[in-house]
Amino acid sequence: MAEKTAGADKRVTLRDVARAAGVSHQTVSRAINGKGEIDPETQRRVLDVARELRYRPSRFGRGLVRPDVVTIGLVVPDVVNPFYPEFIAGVIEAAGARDWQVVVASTEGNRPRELTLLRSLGQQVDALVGYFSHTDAELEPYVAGVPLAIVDRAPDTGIHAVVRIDSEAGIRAGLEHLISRGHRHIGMIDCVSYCDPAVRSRTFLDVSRAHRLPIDDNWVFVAEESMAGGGIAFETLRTRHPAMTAMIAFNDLVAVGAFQAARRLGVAIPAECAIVGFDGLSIGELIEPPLTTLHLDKRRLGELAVAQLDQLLAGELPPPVVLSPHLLVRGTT
Amino acid sequence: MAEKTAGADKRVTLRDVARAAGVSHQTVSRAINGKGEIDPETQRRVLDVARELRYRPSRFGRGLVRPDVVTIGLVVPDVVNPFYPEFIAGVIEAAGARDWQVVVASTEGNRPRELTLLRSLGQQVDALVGYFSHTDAELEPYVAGVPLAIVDRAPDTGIHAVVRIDSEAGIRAGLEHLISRGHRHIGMIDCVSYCDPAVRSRTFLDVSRAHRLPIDDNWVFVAEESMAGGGIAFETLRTRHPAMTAMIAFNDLVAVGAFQAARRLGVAIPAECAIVGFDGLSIGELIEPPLTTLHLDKRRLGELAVAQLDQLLAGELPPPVVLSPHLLVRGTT
DNA sequence: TTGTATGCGTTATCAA
DNA sequence: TTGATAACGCATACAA
Repeated sequence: MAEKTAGADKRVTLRDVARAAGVSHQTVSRAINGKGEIDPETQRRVLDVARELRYRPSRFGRGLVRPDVVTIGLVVPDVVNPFYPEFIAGVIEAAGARDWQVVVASTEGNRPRELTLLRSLGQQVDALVGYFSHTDAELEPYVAGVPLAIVDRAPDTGIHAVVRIDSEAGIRAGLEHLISRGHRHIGMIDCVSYCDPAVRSRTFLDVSRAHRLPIDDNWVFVAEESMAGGGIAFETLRTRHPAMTAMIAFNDLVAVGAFQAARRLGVAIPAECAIVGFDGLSIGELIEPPLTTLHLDKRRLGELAVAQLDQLLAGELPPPVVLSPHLLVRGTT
Repeated sequence: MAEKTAGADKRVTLRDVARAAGVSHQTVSRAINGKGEIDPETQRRVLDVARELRYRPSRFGRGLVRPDVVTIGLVVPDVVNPFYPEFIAGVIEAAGARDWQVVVASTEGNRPRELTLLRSLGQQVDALVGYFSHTDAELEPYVAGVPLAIVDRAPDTGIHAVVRIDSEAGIRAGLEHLISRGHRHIGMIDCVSYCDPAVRSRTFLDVSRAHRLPIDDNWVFVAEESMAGGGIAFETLRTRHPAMTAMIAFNDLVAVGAFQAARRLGVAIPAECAIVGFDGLSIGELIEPPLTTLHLDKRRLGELAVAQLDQLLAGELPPPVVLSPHLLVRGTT
């Protein structure tokens, strides 16, 4: 009588089912896992009891005896920024192909949070992949021992796997494209970025100098990574440099934001100001004319990151791999 | 000498570290978990050995002893379709607030795959949430016993938690908005959808009839859920009904696709054809004029789903909860 | 076909 | 402060 009411809140185990079904817990295991060696009749009975008791195998108990299933943690700054879904999709797909599971977490661009997240997540998964804004030294106390694949950050101590994006080549290609169209007064919208903040604007200025463009630091504006940020950047740069006839943005989000601002201000694109974006997001196809951009295969980026992790998990540290953007000329230049 | 080379591929355990450090495995546990009751000197030594041996605690061993960490599985048809990232963000955020982890998986719109995915994922998590295209009966063999929160599907057997979207109210509001602007020849772009395929077009036709619009089945076109699909729908409906002056789409993706097609064909929006979308995606703001739409709080949708799961995990089946869209009048009507 | 005994890696209890 | 011992829930030899 007190056998059903008891239970309180404890988990139902294999043994509970066994007791209720009047068999050994071993028989229950066999029934649940459907490996022959069991009388169909007993199996049916056991299964019924199991359902009755709402029995669910513990993934921990199971994982302990056959540690097969690999789980990786995926960390991104933001799930909604349209850059990341494609990257995430690439990771999930590549992981799925290996029968891995992916725990997704977002730092919301919060650096301290990134660290605590890494610590807790790192304890629950076999490896971590994603965008990390800290140096290896800063990361170390939080992810000690956890295999790490870092995306879009220059190799640091060289102890982690790395997938780099050749933004330098991208900026160069975009800039030279604009120059070849006769532009000489070119602005750049950079973004606040945790990693390698200087490399992009440095490349921009280096290439400009090499082509003897009349440009200096003042032609670079660091915007918040959003459409609104792009709008502000456009207005600011245009006010600062009325002679500006073109601009290159570090991502499509701000590029589109700049485009919208231009439209609002009655500035014709590309006639009065050409725009080159970066990333190749599909939002670039929605504006009219569509955005010229440095297209990056974000899905591939995710696949590469997983591949790096795969090698890491296999015990070998792979050399950094680099993914390059390619120029996609559309309507805004 | 053979002590380091041995290792083969086995996992390093607490006991391995203990042996190497010349202490009991219990002491190692204490050192790792940093709970006092240990000589700082021993702790340091043990920690050193642990690092040396690249020891990592097993989440299974740990989970077995204190099953605290909750992990839920999130299933969506597609990660890239701009509807889902916001929903996913809502789920991840609400889960994070409860210190839950989220394993994200995508069915890629593949129904058989959905089932196998559900089975394997269901074994690894404490509960599942997301978009499921099958009936409860079809689901049963694959997710038996797993707490389920189903989004955007009418309650079926009533054994699972459910978050519904009141698309009926949405369609009605959109349609009446168009009617109030004087439109009478209105087309509808529906989408192939697993769940409740009929409810939307039925509502559309019911409301049309109530207002005595000259409309029948032929004014409904079922499109593929993509911009291209929306384009085809626009062309088809317009050819079929030259008198059409407005249309309502079941989601912004196809609505924007229709808009682009209109532009390509030289049809002025909204002058020659008004368009109402559904979902309130940010892509609707990129076109000019911006899309009038039935805005849905997708982030909230995710939060509600997690809340439902929370109750389910607490042992009680919550009543279905409904989320309603609201009309956002912008430029295309 | 079924049951018994053992071990997986960890933490908790309690005695030393 | 440390160590022996006992769980935790499951699967797998091996014996019955």
